[in-house]
Amino acid sequence: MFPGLHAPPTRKAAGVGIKMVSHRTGIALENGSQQAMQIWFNPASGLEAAILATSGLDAGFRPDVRPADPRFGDFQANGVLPYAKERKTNPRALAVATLDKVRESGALEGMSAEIAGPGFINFTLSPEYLLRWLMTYSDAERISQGMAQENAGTVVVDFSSPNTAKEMHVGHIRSTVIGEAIARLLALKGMKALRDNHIGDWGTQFGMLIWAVKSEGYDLDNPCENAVEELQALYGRGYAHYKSGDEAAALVREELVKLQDGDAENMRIWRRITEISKESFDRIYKRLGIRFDMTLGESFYCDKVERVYKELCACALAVEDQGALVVFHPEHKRFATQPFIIRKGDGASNYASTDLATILYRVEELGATEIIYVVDSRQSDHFEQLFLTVEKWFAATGRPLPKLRHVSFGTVLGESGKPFKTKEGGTVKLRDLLDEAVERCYAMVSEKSPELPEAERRNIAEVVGLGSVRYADLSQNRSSDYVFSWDKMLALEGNTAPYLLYAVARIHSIFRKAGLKPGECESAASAFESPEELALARKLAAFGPAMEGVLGDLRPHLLCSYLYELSGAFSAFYSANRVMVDEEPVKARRLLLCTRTLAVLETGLHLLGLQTLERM
RNA sequence: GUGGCAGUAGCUCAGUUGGAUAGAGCAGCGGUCUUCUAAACCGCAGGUCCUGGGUUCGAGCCCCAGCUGCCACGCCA
Repeated sequence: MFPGLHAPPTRKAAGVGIKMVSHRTGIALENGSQQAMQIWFNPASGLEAAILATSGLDAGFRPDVRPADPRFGDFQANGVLPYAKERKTNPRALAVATLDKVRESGALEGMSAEIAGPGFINFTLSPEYLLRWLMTYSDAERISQGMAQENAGTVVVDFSSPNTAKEMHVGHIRSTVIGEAIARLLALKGMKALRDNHIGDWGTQFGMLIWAVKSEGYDLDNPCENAVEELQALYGRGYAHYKSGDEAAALVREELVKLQDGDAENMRIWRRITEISKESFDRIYKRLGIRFDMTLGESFYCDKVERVYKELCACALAVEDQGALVVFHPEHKRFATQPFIIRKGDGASNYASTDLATILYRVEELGATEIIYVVDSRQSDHFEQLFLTVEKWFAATGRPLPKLRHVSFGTVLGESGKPFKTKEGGTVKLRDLLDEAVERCYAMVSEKSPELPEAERRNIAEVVGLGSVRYADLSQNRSSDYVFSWDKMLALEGNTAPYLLYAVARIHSIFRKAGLKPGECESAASAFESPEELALARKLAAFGPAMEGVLGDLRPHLLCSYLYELSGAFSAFYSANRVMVDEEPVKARRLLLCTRTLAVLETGLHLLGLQTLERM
């Protein structure tokens, strides 16, 4: 552990300034000839629209343009095949005819196109087109302009959601990190993204906590340095007492009832516990650069569940069953008999009650058109039942139904393949995990770059360490479990944060050595020639299609894959092509590639919640 | 029992929702620094896509049946 490690570094603005135009909007440039060259931000969707407009085929035709295997070109349109199959015509002949029509329209200026195989249409962007693309989408702002939609709506992102009186542990990392990335991605798309931390601050655990606080005379107003640890221990002793016999259990339950009835002393204790917990959460969030627009936990909804019970009973969705109030879904194979319990037999609310009240609040008070829950996949039954219930409830009451999405994710496993635990078998505290990541990185940077001042090495360690933990999580398909491995996440090789951050630092270094700023000295650029230049330019122009995949199903790992490939293309270019050469047009175009690679890498990494460095 | 998710190179994983010869990284082997950060780059090798049927011009992807593993299923969240 190093002194001063807890001081958070100054953060750059993590979001990206955005003004939006449709991604289908291209920018037309004079080509020097009579034809104008369309420079689409996303050439795939640009081609899609152009082919659709000029093909002359029936309404059922979808060109299906996608990035192609580099052997065949930059993009390929596959849509002719299924179309021809349905109409029982020759696909290859149809592809030829379609391509002729598109070509006549002039939309393919700046690229070559040819038919291959049974009827694929392959498109290859010319070096001139690539150069103009890079000239047009010249910085992070203009790049992000290509992506947004107007009036995309208001989305509430419900993520992180720790329980009060407990320390955040490794189980919270995925929701926190993925949720933050998704909020940033949706904001980029033009949505009003509201981050809501739905903390667990109400429920049966408070009976035990309050009992323990009182019986031990614990002074909540003068907590020790790590008060949450104390709270967790108090809870443990309260729980043990609760389990020790009927009389003890009754005493504990009594404290809970008093709290729920608004008893002043118990409310005071509850409030202090919540404050102490929030301070602990905030230290983690501050370190990770995460800020919530609201923290409306379960307690916020305790006076809002009555209305839900009434409405659901009024529209006959909820029924009494074995003393509890439940919802069945007769049309569903399992939920016809597996109840959705919205009020417990003892009359108390639960997770389902507050989730229902929360949706109502988000729609009525926050104007949500979409709600996203970043919650682990074990709760998929709960969300399926919740969403089914809301659909019917809102239909019955004539409310607009928001889009409801459960963005689920798998468990973090240790290298044994079992859920990640400490050597002693306890839960791993998130604070300790982050400390260890930074500590390991400090050792690495001190070994690799001992010449840097210590303060800078500390900052590098913080950025790389935290970034590595986040990136390791985000770079994996969120739906599967993932194996936590220090060695893999901190490696310089492979799809890791250090590799990407190193690429960023190297680009900054080029400009530093040349005495230039990114964006300078590139106007004289000539068209790309070397295979490495062309491969890098192509990769840059493929940013739009990559982002489309990321946003479609909210899969940040696709952005990671793209950034990794881009970094790889840059490293290959950098090794094979010297940037600071004498010939001006060559130097200019290589500086252009450096500038654009930097802009895309930094934009992408900031979207994922990582900071970037100028040196490492 | 019902349902969900998964099974791809020795290991960890991608695979753009049905497209062309299934891709990376580790680990293994072999190369590249007097030149902008070698924390890098280039190359070689590595496959019964769990099994068996089916759908069609085309299947790792879709359908059916099995096998294996993880998870969820009445008063926790």
